[in-house]
Amino acid sequence: MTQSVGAPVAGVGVGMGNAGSPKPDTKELILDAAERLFAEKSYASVSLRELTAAAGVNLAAVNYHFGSKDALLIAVFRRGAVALNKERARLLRDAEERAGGGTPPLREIVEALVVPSIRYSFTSTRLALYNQFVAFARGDGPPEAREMLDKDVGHLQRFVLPLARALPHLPQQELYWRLHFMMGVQHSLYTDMKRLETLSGGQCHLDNLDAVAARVVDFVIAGLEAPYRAPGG
Amino acid sequence: MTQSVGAPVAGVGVGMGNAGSPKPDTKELILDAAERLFAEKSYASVSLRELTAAAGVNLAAVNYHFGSKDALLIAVFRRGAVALNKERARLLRDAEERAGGGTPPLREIVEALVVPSIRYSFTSTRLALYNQFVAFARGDGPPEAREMLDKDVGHLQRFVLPLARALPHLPQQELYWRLHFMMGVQHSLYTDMKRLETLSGGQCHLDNLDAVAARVVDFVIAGLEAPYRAPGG
DNA sequence: GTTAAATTCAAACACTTGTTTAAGTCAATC
DNA sequence: GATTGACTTAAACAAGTGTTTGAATTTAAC
Repeated sequence: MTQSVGAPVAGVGVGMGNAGSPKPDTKELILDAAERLFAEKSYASVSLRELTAAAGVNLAAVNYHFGSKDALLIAVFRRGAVALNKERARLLRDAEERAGGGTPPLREIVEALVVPSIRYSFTSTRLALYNQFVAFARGDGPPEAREMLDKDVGHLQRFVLPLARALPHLPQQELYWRLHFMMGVQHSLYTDMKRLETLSGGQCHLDNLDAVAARVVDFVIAGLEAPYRAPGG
Repeated sequence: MTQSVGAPVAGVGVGMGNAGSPKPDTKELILDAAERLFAEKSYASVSLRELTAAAGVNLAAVNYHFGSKDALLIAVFRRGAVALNKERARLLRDAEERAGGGTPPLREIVEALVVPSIRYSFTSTRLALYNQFVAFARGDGPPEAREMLDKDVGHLQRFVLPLARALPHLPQQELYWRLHFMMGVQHSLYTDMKRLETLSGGQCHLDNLDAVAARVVDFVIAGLEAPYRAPGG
């Protein structure tokens, strides 16, 4: 708010479209390091000195390019959420086109929702900070963080109607619950893999993407298709 | 390590069994406040000044009674984990006795595992710090924290054999995965309820314990019983 | 009622935190 | 080649951190 000189703070750059990467951009170096460290440790426990050292940039670079540590966290989360939701939307659209205006098979809807995040859990730690971001947004975080979470729910909303059509035996309220459980299952892939590894004595890892995706989808579809029992019945 | 006077640090008290609570014990006041604040915000973002103020005790009380802030977090997690695992073990034992040495019904095994944590998600925020504790233990946390997580997995191991007997169509590796997914579903009850509420437009809450438990158990049982497809088949 | 231990308290400690500043560097423009 | 603006740098800043101290107070035992 008391910025004196022309710092970008949250701008998109001066004009260069940033296509290709001719040299390691400081901004992205910071985002990458932050994504990794915030996920491995936690937002509050990673100092800007540790973070900038890991990124190989100067301490002041974070405040210069993002404005504050809080704004950096939001930027990290935004970058991940945008990429994830874009891929989910694309897969869902493809499935709907294949169905020719009709209702896509349940399996394809579920895959559109869970496969992108499974893919990310193989290639990056991007998603592991979701829970931390939730805590941050609901705690001392700025309102902008809360709005981002709401927007994320909005993208999820896109899946409600297709799911409802594919699961006509479920009242809408029950559908919301089961969609929520479904998200919980895929969360288990990047919040707790260490537990699965020790539980299984090292038998189970994130090794084969297709195999893991099939496991998740089979489990989730069975849960979604479970017969509905009216409460108190 | 350089303790000069006789501070308890991690002792169980001088001899009074602490049965009943004649007056608010400082130690438990701290544990209660820490449990709530660590879960709502995060371990690293809650200062001891904020915490002790919320608990209504002196700043130095944490270091006097627990030794350090890290040791306090461990104590909080231990208290919750012990209570939870004790109740789970009791329910499983009851189910096994009802089965008279045979294999209890799948539903009762699942209920023994998930109902206690669902109950806690109604009455306290105790479990919401699980993910945070995992991050802490795997990050800068002391080895004692890691051992606690391993012990927690040990209690989970207790359920593997009964589940395997109730689900004879599953290879053991697949069983581990599905048990892991099952934990993910119940995690969704205390890490992300806000998302479910906004997603459903306020229709879904944690209102009725039995109804929620039934939903979770139905979903999970269907997932566990899903037919097994050999990978690549 | 005295003694001794356990606990509480306010104050200070050494240190780290996120942030800011002002001088410096570098590349491009005219 | 001077000028402008974007960016980097090292140093400093004020505020907050977990922890320690030593005296005051409470508690229990004899």
